[in-house]
Amino acid sequence: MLQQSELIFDFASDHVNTSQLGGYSDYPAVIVEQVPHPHLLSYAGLTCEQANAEEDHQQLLKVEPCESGEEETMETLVAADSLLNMDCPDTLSLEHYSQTFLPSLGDVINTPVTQVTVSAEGIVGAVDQPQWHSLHTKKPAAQLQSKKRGRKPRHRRAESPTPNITVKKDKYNKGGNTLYLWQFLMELLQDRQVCPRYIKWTNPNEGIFKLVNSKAVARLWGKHKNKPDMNYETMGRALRYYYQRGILNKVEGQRLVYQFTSLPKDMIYITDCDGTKEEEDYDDNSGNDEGVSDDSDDSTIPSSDQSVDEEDSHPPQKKMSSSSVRAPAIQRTRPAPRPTVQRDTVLRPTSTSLIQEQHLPIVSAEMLRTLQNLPKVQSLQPAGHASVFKTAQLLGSLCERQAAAEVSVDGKGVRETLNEKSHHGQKASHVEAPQLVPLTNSDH
DNA sequence: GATGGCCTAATTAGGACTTCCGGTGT
DNA sequence: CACACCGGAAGTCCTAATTAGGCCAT
Repeated sequence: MLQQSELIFDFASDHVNTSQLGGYSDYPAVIVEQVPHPHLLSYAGLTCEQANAEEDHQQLLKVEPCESGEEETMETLVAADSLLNMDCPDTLSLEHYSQTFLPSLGDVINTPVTQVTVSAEGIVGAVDQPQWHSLHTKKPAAQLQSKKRGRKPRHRRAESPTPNITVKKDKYNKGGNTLYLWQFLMELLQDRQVCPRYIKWTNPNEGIFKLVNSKAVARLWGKHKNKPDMNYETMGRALRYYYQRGILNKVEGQRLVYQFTSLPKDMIYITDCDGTKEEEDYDDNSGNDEGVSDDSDDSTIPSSDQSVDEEDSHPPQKKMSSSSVRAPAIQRTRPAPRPTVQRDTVLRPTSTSLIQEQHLPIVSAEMLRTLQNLPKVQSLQPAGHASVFKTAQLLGSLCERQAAAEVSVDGKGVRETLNEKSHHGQKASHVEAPQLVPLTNSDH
């Protein structure tokens, strides 16, 4: 169970000696995995340091004495929230961060990172790139050769980190916040707010998923891309381009069903184990339009905060909590049973936050939870870690304001809410980070 | 004045879609 | 008839790499 003081995040950076992290196997489960978002990839830096803090507070937010140490720590602060909000379609992007709190964020992202997954079992692994396993033997289409021009040869721009393509570690080091569609879909599939409501696995073993509510998914995608006119037709075109690139396959004979050719090893699988009824395009077919409205009303899109809010205030018609988060029923190579870990990123605080009211969606409850360690963060000396210090101050202020606002509204503080959230998370989510084994039967 | 280093803005190339379209199948 | 699906073509947006030009110190 997560305790306030136990908050940890994933930490990863090239300068992390992962062997030093092996002893933290008892840390609570904050599974940070397959962070497709470039920022998130870049930001993987906070958590292990906070994990270190569990044993040695004095090392909290230790900043490596490298050239960009300050900025790196800055990144980690943002990463904390980002990583914990990656299940929220509305917070998949860090645009908010870069545009509001961290206008210069893009300028300071310059650190190659290594991804580390932390679970109840400790550091699962440190990888220099997402660990994908191919779901079948089909190789992606050859990358298009860039046309040679008279100009001096130059480095090619990094392409989408497709599952079978090596991710260049510093490809997003200039602040890009691109979240590719396939990444977005994977995020949705790991988000209990939308999975299985709008999108669900039909065969997680083979990476097959279905767009239960294609229009809703398309609108979420459009919202993310700031394309209010996005529809399934358009999104589908983008999906079809993925056929050529070997990222997706179409499942023959099944509508709205696609297949990832590769999946990250640490994919979180949310399945609809007890027959929870999906929307099946209710909003469109029935005209009910409950899930995602046609008028692009964001309030109806199941952003995590709002969705949980709804659930807490008045039970939703389709209760998400009835679905479980689990690994696919596949044979595991791991001999010892994994302890049940929580994906604490799924649940959301219950009440509308002050920050939300102020249209500052950048500070999630999880980040606020992070800031429960704020005294430690604030212990940083401004001189040494100016950007971190300022960020901590800012976020701390927001945290206090939010807590105060919630207390004033319903006498329920943020921390209490967050604690409840942890409890809820333990009850509601049963998560394992599946270590998918390569499919012996790769032929579909 | 010449040279070199640094910085910055502009330019360019290319990836990832997005939009539109005509068509087929269910 | 509606919808899913397909793929070509052209366009947009964004980002990274490159280039050019200005400034300054030597």
